[in-house]
This record gives sequence, C-alpha cells and structure tokens, in this order.
Amino acid sequence: MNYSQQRSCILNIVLSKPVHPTAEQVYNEARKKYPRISLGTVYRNLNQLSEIGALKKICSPYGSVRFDGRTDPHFHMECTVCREVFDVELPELAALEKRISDENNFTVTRCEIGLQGVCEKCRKNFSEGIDKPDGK
Amino acid sequence: MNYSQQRSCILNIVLSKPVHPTAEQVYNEARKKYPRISLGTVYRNLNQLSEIGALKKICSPYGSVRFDGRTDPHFHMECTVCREVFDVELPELAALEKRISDENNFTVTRCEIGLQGVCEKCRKNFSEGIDKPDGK
DNA sequence: CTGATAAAAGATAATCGTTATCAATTTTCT
DNA sequence: AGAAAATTGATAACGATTATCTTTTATCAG
Repeated sequence: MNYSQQRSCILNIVLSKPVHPTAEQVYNEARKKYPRISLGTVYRNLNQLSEIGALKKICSPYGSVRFDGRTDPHFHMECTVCREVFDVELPELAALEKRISDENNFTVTRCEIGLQGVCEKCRKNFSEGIDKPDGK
Repeated sequence: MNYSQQRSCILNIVLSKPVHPTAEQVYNEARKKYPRISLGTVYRNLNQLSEIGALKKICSPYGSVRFDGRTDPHFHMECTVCREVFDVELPELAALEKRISDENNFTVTRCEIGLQGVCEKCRKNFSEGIDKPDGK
C-alpha cells in the first residue's frame, strides 16, 4: 500500500472526530481540503484502512456503516432517536470473548457489541416535550 | 395489524428454521406455498413482525440482514468463511446490560452482540485442505 | 350474509449505500 | 528522470431494501 494525500486526509478525519462518521460524512469533510475527491475514493480508502486495522467498521441494522478511529477494545450504543453512536467501555470483555471462544469452538476474530436504546438527551426531550405520551 | 395468510406463513418460516434466514431465503421458502407472493411483501412483513417483537433482526457488516425467531436473550457468531450464523448463550447478559444502562444513562432497548470468526468446520477444512497456508 | 372500510398483497419502479471499472494522474523506486 | 505500480476521479453497475399504486383480502356493523 502506497502513501497518498487523500488516504492520509481520510484517516486523519476519522481519527480526529469524536463521533463515528459515515462514509458520506467523511466525504463531505474531505472535500473541504480536496474539492475534487470522489466518493469512491473515500469508500475505497475507508475499507483499506479498516482492513489493515487503522480503523474499525461499525455496523447497525439502520442506516450506513460507520467508522471509528479508536481501535482499542470498546463498544457502541446507538440512540434510536437521534441515531448518534456513543462509546461504551467494557473491561471484562477479554474474558468474555475467551469463554465464548472456548465453549463454542469458534475462533473469534472480532467482537462487536451493539446496543440500542435512547440516550440521555433524547429521553429528556421526550419527557419535557410531551406531557402524556401514548405509552405504546 | 390484521391477520393475513402470507404474514402467518412468513412468521412460521422464520420460527421453524434453525438457521437465521435472509429476506431472500424466506421469500424462496414462502413461494413454495404462495407462488405469487412478492419480495416486497416478504420485506414488509419481516419488518412489521420485528417491530412488534415477534422476531429479531440481526445485522452484519457483510451481506444482508438476517431474521431470528428466537426472541429470548442470546447472541450470534458469524463465520467469516462460510457466512453461517450460530447462536451463543450468554446468561450473564442481563447484569451486563443493566450495568451499561446505569453507567451511561442510556435506556437499553436492544443489545446485539455480534461475534465474527471462524467456525469449527471451516477451520477443519482449512487445516486439512491446505498443507502450508500462506499465513497472511 | 352483505356491503362498506381498512389493511394487505402483488407488481414494479425508485432509492440508497456501496462496489466495480477504467483512463488519467500520482507515487515509488531505480 | 523515467519506468512500473498504485491511486485517483468519474461514472456505471449492483444488490438490498423501500416506496408507490392498483387490486385483492380481511374485518366488522347492520
């Protein structure tokens, strides 16, 4: 893999963002520096960078794949209201992974824990904005 | 939500399968009984059924969404070689979920643990079929 | 049982995210 | 500097999923 200005820029965008951007978001950011960069280039590089482990892909049943510059063990909570993705620390994960591996005869290469729910802010919005929600 | 023959058939297919079928696979199965059923109907129903909690969506960074008739707490391992999805039991999950909920001020409505790796069968295939793998 | 009303089906077009293709450009390595 | 390899930008293609719309089916009061 060779060096390229665009790839370097793309990696830096993901590394510097506290959020977990989609390819589209990285593309919009990258265009500020490289107005002619193509969306295909962004996808290609994000995938290559995740293959070599420079960043991680996060999947969700809703919407697009997201990318994460943090590569140390941690997980994600996705708010089903605002669709923001937050980090979760889970120190006991290593032990858990090993147990699953052993008990099921499965060589774990990757573990993604995806939680869904409602974040603090959205919950507050609801309880303040709506006096008597339907309940359902 | 009204009753319909097709919806009932679709639910039964997912409930009766030990595997975790994709919409396409459910469609092919349903066509045996309703040859004129449309793929859109299958998608519509699978989504509706998962909304009311009659079945669960499983997402993966590869390929399509899968559906699971088991709605009790358990998780999934996906083999990156054969792409099969296996169940994992994780009894201590309830406690884990609560801790995450409490520590992060996040109302967890759903927790999906997606493990990726290589299953027993595929590992065996590799070690038997290739004398000296490249390593990479 | 019948007819009105609402919901669902089937057919198909449209959309969305992502990947593939390919000529032109950039990087790397003598 | 110049050849070989890798990468880009532009765009077409793709696969999965959703939306639209007309016809059919289910529900329910009379």
